[in-house]
Amino acid sequence: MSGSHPAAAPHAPVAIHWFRRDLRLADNPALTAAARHGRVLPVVIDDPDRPDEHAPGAAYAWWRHHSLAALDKALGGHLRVLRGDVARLLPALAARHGATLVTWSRAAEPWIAKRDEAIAAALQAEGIAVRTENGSLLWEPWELAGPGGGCCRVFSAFHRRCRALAPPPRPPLPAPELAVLPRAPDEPRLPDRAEAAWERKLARHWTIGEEAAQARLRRFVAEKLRGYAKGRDYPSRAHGSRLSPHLAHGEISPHVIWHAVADAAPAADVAAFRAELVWREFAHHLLFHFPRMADEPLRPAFRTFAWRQDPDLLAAWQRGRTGIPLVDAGMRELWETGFMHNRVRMVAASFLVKNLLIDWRAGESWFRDCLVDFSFAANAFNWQWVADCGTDAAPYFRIFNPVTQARKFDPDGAYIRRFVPELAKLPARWIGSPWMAPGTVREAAGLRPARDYPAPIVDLAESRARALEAYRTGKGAP
DNA sequence: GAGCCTTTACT
DNA sequence: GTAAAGGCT
Repeated sequence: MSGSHPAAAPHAPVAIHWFRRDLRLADNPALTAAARHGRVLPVVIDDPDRPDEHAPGAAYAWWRHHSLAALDKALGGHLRVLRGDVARLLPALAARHGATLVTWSRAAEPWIAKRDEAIAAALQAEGIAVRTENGSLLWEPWELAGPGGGCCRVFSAFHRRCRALAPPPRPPLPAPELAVLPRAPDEPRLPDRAEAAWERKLARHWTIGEEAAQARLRRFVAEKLRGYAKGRDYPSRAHGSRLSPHLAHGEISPHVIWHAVADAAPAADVAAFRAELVWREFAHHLLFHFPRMADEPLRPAFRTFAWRQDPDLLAAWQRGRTGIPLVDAGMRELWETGFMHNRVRMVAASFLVKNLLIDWRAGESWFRDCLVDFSFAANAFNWQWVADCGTDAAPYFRIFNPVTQARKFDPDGAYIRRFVPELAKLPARWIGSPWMAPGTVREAAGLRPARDYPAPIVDLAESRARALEAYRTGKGAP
């Protein structure tokens, strides 16, 4: 675009772009639409009465704050940050600045989409045009609906449908040339935020913002995509892209990622990585079709399943003190970094719902508070998958064995050593199951019984048998 | 409608 | 090798 673009003219029409979970300039169709309309007024609105929209958990809120800071910088410090009821604030903002268009990116969460309709109606009642775009999904849910408008219930069928029926994901848009409407002195900007100690700890593991997201993608494609199909299963090999928090906050779009990996590595690696994007897609589409997925089991039979209430066991799991090293390593990785390796998420989650028979919603809620990459869709979908109460559930007898999983996927124990340092001196053979190690081996590793590292809070074989029975009868815990 | 296929475990 | 549920083709 040239500098004489009409958008830059001082009396060009004004469009408000309401940033939500699309904290980026590139490949942001709604922002591009605003830029084409005229001068752009960028705004973020946090509604403290609606925590289910923007800041679902503490770790997510921390990331979002820094992402907003990065976005504000990219916008020359002109990002407005308002607090309150969007349906009142947006029309008032439009009236003050004479805006004739408001744009935003659609959300997959049905309760947000519903609220958006009311907001759009309030704006249109004032004569202000509204334009929403798909900024976060490769395909719209209705593009992939089956006959009758429903959604495929299992992943493999959904995946086939994506390949066979869906148009290929559109090519990404460049960042638009923006004529940003300067922020007046009385318009609030992003407030400062006192950083808690645990947040400073998180900060050591991440670089936040759109630029960082793009840099991470470039590095992933250059260094880690080759070998991804096999390597991604090993938590210590760092073959994961770690793009999930950037995606969750919309610092990068799935379209950009999808196209960036094209032909960049052997076909099997590209396909395996893209399949992960399709899993993300699947979760969002299911939430669209099953609005209660976030808090209710998709299989009705599970509504009467008796989960165990045991705050002590739950707390041991949350703090990484279960005595099962791979589970504890995962839970501590989550606490220290706001992230957990994908395979370890499955193992840690399986342990909570199967071995401890604790309600998946307790785990969902802990992850919601701790994950920097939280999304309602992915979190609820994955927990229901592990708990077997989702649409595409694992068979009930599939209970991850955290010892076998550690031997297979952390064979030298590097991952466990990193996050459970009190076990670091144990030889690889025993590091996934220290309670089975001979006393002499434990002593040599400096482990004093029940002092340095807890004994397992449940017996794995016994709790497995109990879970099989609970699931077989469908009644739940005895 | 029978076979297929699951981000598996156990013997 | 065998176990075993359920959606999909």
